[in-house]
Amino acid sequence: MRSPNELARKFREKQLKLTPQRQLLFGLLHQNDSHPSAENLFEAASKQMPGISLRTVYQTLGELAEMGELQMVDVGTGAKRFDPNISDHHHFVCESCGAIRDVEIAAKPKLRDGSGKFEISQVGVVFHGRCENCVPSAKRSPAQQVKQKATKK
Amino acid sequence: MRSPNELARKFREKQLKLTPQRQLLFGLLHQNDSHPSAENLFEAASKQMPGISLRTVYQTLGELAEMGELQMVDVGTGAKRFDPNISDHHHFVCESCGAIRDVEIAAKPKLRDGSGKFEISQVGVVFHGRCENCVPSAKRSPAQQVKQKATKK
DNA sequence: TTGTTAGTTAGCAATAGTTGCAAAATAGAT
DNA sequence: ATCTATTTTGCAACTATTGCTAACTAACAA
Repeated sequence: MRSPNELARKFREKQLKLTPQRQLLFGLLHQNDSHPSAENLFEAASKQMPGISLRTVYQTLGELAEMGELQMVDVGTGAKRFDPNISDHHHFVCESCGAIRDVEIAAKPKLRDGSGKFEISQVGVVFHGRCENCVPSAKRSPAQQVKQKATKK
Repeated sequence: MRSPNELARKFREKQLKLTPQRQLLFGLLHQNDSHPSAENLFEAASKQMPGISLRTVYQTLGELAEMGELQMVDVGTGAKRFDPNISDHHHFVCESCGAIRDVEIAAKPKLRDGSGKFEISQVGVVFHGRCENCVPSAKRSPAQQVKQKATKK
């Protein structure tokens, strides 16, 4: 899933052109387990490809999500986050520094609502709390804040 | 929790004035188990109090949430939803009609992340799927769409 | 009843995040 | 080298929400 050939094949399969923008974004995302937002990826991409458009970042992320190459996750902190880990997992959000960590749920609880009438296709679990860098007793100082506008809650 | 006196007391306690707007919104919310958005409540409120401001609705909902009188839930469908049910429960979102139902989690799984390093203060579980009115085999037609702008996904 | 005033409302501008649209650019096929 | 269906860009528009502030009013006092 990481070789350039693989990538090219996947794109061709979906009749998507192998543009430099797509290659860059795909690569950046896969080197990144911090659950970046579109804006985060735009900044990273801009360093390697000055002039790339934020619009393209959104567009491409949307396409990759549709292709099943990444998960779009909304943890309720404003911007959507993009996760190259497409396995069945959930998320932990640090209330202090904003860090997001993948959480594997070992024993998946049997899902059924009381009435048995719902048809559940997707379960999203989001944990909020303090991460290892931010628990009061932590040795280290709070992790670098996930980049976000100062005005954001 | 429903008597006017109760309400008045609670407001006074927090040194909040018992304004007609607050009374109306509090009442509307408690008659409503559909998990309305601020906009939904604004529309409902406007019928009984033409001229009420959307700004006031947001303001009041924020205050009630801070008071612990309601839960503010973000199920990832755009606008925040407001739930007068403040018990420990989760949510099911119908992908078809947008309905939101409370889901009680009977046996609460023990929460611990693998490392034991996180400090989890809040867990939000959101189920997405089709509700009883929307499962293909349903007798009834899809429930009335939760009011939302047609342009919204 | 009438003041007084701290708390509240309403209106509007501003913000964040995201999408729609149309024109300019280009990957990939011939 | 040419052609054209896709892409990329830039920008306007949009949704949800908040900041600011002037006008208003509930609640308490006189």
